[in-house]
Amino acid sequence: MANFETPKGMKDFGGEDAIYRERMLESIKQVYKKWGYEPLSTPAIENVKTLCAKSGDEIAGQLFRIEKSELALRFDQTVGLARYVAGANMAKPYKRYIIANAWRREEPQKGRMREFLQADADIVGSADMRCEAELLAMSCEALQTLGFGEFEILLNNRKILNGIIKSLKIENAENAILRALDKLGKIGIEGVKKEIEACKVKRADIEQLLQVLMPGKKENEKALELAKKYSQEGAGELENILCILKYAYGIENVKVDLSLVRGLGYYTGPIFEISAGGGIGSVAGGGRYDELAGVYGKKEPAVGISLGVERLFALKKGKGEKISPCDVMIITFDDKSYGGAVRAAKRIREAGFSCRTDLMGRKVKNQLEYANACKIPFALIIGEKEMKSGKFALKDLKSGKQKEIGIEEVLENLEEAREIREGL
RNA sequence: GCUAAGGUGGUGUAGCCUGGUAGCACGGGGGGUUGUGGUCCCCUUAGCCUGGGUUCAAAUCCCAGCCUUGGCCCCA
Repeated sequence: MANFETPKGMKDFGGEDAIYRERMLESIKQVYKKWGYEPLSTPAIENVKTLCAKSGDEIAGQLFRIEKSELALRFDQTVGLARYVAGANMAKPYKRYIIANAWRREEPQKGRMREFLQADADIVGSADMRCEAELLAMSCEALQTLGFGEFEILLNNRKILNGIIKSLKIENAENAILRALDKLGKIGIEGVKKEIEACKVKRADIEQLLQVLMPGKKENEKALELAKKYSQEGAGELENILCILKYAYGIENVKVDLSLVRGLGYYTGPIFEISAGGGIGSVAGGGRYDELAGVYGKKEPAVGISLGVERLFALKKGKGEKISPCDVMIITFDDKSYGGAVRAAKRIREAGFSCRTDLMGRKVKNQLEYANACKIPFALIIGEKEMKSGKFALKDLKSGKQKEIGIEEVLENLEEAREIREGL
């Protein structure tokens, strides 16, 4: 165990965890597809030059570099996208999704691994606020599909933040101020004040700044009114998004939060987060990054959103029913009936069900124990007698009841059980 | 990069202070007479994070490293 551990900040996922993860990802993928997004798979490894073009030295220290090369593992999915669209010529808007890993070499901590999954959807080529609205609405649908009913969308715009900071007339401290604001939820108002003071901002200015930004207390209309003083354009974009969400999608639990920052990154316009109910916090986030593709040679407006899948997994864990790796276990009495078992398995698989056969030549008792331990709901018992009669014993492992039926009936039973399971 | 607390079979733990036989539970495999599991009984499997030091003797004491979980920094 100790000699061969997983690398720092990386984990194995097996058993029920793995099944849950795959199912959740599958549902997310289905939603993305339904909204007309197409897959774009880019390499896990990119040239260091490519990776660093996006964020420069900021990210360079977190790269997993590959020895004796100028290559490194990607730290997010957006770099590959930007490189791709800059070098290709496709009909606009281009809508893509990707569910894939990324790696960052930093100290692991709560909710932050060195290897992590990202479920991103992006739209390239359109500067229209319909894109923002669509990504948000689609993400809400994905969250609902996963069983997260309550959520709130938080909206802000980098243009507004930039306007506010410009008004303070501070030199060289813009980033420090944004950084401080970003911590609002973590260190509180007083903490933010202290950090901003350290940037040599006047006390009066800080008070004013925080008054403008203070979240929670304001109606959207008031917040937007304030925001207009700093960026007419930015506030207008937010109004536009609010309007589309409300009247086209019927989504109204949206709040303008002028203190939302989302890192220093590459965002240039609207930024947003979705927080799930019950104090769970942010489960999705994204924004507009119109400059990024330009870094790779062809400027294109773009906006994207990313579901915080690791967090969703953690929240969902243990909430569901017991999960079985397959629908039915085919049990045999002896070597002679194994051929029959395999043929029955073929039939069952062709009908769209999953099944396992005994691969150890075990006694019936042990095969049943195995099925039980794996939480497989049904056992199909086959022996000489059954081979001759063509009737198999289908045993419901939960109730212990079993009936002698032909293969067609077995399939019907499995179908019935599947409907019940999915109906829940 | 900094910092705190930890690290004993696959999992959860006892033992550590006060060095001297690594114990328990769950899990895995098999069995309890011929073709039916979930509760019982028996057998079996498998472990002291790594390296160094102190000592007759180290899971236990000391040092370093690694990893885990948090916190800081930073943040797609």
